[in-house]
Amino acid sequence: MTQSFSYNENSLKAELHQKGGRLTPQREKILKFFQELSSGEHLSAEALHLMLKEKEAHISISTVYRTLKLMAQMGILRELDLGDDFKYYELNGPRLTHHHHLVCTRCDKVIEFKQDTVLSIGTKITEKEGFQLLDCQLLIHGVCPSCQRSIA
Amino acid sequence: MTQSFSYNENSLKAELHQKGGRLTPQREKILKFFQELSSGEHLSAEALHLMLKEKEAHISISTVYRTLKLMAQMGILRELDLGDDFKYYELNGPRLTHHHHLVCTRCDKVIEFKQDTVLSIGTKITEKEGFQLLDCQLLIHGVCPSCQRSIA
DNA sequence: CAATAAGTTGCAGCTAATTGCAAACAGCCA
DNA sequence: TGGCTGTTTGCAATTAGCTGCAACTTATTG
Repeated sequence: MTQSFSYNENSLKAELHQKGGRLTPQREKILKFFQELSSGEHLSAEALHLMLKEKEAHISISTVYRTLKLMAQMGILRELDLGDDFKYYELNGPRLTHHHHLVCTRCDKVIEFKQDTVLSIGTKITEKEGFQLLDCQLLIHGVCPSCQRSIA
Repeated sequence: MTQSFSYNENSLKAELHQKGGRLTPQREKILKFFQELSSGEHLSAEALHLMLKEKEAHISISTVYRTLKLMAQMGILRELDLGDDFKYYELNGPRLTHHHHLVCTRCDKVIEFKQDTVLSIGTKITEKEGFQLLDCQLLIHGVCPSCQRSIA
């Protein structure tokens, strides 16, 4: 995770290549798309697919799914399960933009928050277990103020 | 989350009832099943469905899915997305058994670890935002030692 | 620069999970 | 107790996401 935020065409190409993979036009377009989003914004696969189509960059939905999985596995993207029907993806940025999610289980409202301690904990655990750190996310579930009022 | 570990038939019935819900035989069986598992063990919906069938407690798969969602929404169960094809559920226990997950993105190996700081962070954030805390999980992705050796 | 080897794409088909709906059931009140 | 109201169940159908395979593209080698 240490340098994932700095991915560009060349470094990605190099890393893929090292693993016997390739930087295809489809993969490049998808990476660029995320880099042009304001940081912290997360997208579902379907939404990304649609937005690419609108930009006249048609990429089949299975390639979109596969590319998102691949980039999450490389640590370039974070895969988020926020409790609704979709999986969301966002750029896995540097410490500066690294954040976490608080989700209301009733209305699915999402609040992002920063907490540098979490990344430190993640680093410590992965070092202890000999893992190479890719991502580290704190997911908090709760009931938001307005849902507390309307249900309880 | 403060007292979810102590759920029994009566307290669950009371809480469901308060919300206009019911403690049906199906829900009761599923709760009991989790309480009889050794703590920390997580199950997929399909696996639970099968195990219930073997215990001659047939509950339709859609009811299993719905009950798991419901109990996760109530904070009784935790819903885990560990990166493979399934969602897993486990009892949301007291601080003593509260733990987190480190997952290898190559081989899906899961390592559980404890870190009390995380729950403190979760409590602080939810208080600040006025949420009622239900669950708090730190999910770390990385590459395990043996996958580092076999791929890089 | 042609031939071969290896990875990727897109389609079609598949799996896990969700949802609409009618039937069944539990709680409540007369 | 019997009827009314609202919840839950189970089935069938749907959706998001994943995968096998043949065609295609990119990289490597002679």
